[in-house]
Amino acid sequence: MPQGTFVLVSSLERMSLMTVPVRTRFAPSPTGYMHIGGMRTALFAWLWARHMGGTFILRIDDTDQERNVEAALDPIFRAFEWLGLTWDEGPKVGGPFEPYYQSKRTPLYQAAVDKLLASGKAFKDFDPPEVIADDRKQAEAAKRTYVNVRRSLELTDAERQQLEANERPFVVRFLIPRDQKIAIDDAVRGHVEWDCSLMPDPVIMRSNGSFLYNFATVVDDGQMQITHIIRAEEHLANTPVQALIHLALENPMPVFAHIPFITAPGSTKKLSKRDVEKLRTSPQLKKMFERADEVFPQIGVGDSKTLNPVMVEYYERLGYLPAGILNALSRLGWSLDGTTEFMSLAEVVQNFTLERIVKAPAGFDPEKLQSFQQHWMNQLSIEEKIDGCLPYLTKAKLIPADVDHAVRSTVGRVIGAVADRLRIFSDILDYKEFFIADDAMPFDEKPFQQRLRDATEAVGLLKSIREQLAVIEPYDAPTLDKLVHDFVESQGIKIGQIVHALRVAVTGKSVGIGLFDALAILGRDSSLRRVERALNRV
RNA sequence: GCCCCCAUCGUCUAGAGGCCUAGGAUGCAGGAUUCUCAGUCCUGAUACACGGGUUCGAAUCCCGUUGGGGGUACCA
Repeated sequence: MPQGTFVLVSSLERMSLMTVPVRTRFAPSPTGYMHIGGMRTALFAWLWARHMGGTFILRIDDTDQERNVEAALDPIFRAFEWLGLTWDEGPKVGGPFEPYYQSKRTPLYQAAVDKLLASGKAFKDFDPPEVIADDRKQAEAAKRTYVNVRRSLELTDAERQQLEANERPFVVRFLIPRDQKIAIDDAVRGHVEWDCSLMPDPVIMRSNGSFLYNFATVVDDGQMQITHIIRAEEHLANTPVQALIHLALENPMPVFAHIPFITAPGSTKKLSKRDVEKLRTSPQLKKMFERADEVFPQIGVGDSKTLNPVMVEYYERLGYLPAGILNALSRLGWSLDGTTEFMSLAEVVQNFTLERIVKAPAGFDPEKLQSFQQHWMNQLSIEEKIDGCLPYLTKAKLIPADVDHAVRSTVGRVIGAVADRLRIFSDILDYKEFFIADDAMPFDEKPFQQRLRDATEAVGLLKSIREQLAVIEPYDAPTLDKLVHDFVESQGIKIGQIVHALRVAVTGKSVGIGLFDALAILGRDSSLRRVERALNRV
């Protein structure tokens, strides 16, 4: 370190001295949707608060929003509520530092600016934007790092008064102590240091009197007594300025923890909503978009254009489990150890530490998410699965809105037979054949052709087995199983010769649940009608 | 350009000098089970970016290179 300079602050020391309860926050903008990456950032902040028995705060960053903030906020609250990430202070619940909307906190920012101005740690800059732009251009031409020229600081008191009397527009700049260095001890990245001589004095108040994010956030974090600023890595570069402002405001220095962002699958770039159209064709996400286009229209929530995999609501609407999403998000950039994959939220809370956050960006992997989801879905009881699936069937009008005992029982039998083929609740829509009228059931053309038309013996076999299906008692899966096997033996055929044809005949598809379960669930009458219908169609 | 961050299988990660001929998961390939699909169970392939040090010994520490990313606003 050059002589005459010194490091201003080390938050690591403060961290060890810290005895105050942990307070973390998440400060979303009302964008109209909750970003999956933002959710992960929020989760980490939430986890740290919960792990430490502290407080988690939601603060709305609506400085540049005009109208309709409430509507744009709704999906955000919805996402937190769906995942069960409760906030202790913020919108809806209030708290000791109200209001929790930045747009309503301007008096606080004004007071802070006044304080800085009074102590000479900020100054009014009367240079018009064109002059500043010119300075920048010159620095660029000279291959010099640009720092603003402090002309307004050279003004005499009389000149300054003159300008103010003339109502000359000005911005307020925070005065960077250029002879110093600023360092932080980031809880995940370690010691990071910047040379203040390279830093321009940041504008903290615009000429129209509004405040900049970099300033407002510091004022808020200070006033709300945030102890740990857990946020995405892209804010690391903002940190020296913010730390300096904290110092100038005489706030206790919070601990910073910059977590890596989530990258798009197959990319090293941040997962962002702006690139959704590119993501649509990415091999990893293609299926997810297709699934949306398949399911959402059926349940009346648009398609993949209204809801896509960067939005939390996509997962909710498709019937993912909070446990699956939470588990996946927790493991993105954090691990408990080398082997533990499946963790409930409670287990993560118990074990979560900042220290084990990975420094490198993490790629979002839908397939890994799928495996977490599958695990948690398999933990559910049949009754829970029924409750999860029912809304999809009613919205798709496959069952009546008022679900009676009989319907619920049928759904239960289907789900039982579907077993672990059910990964997300909307998967139940892949088994429509059990909920539609016999004469409305569609046949997949390819298997119909292959198994019924092209297989020369299929029609004869189907006719024979139909006779037996008509009289077999009882009409349940084990009995049907035995029936078919006996049939196969007596006919001297392979089981595949009858099973495939029968499956296509009664379900219209080549794949699905076990054939005998399917027959039993459909019942004798439906089974016979469907076989009949298939035979007539050949 | 300048500042800052990052770098282990395709992906998520374990690894804080010898336990590493690098472990787990996911995905992939093959096999078994089976009426299809899914699942399950075996088996397999795949990684320490590169170059210099330091050390008896380096994925681990240091330096450099390369690559990737972020920032550089009267955006957030």
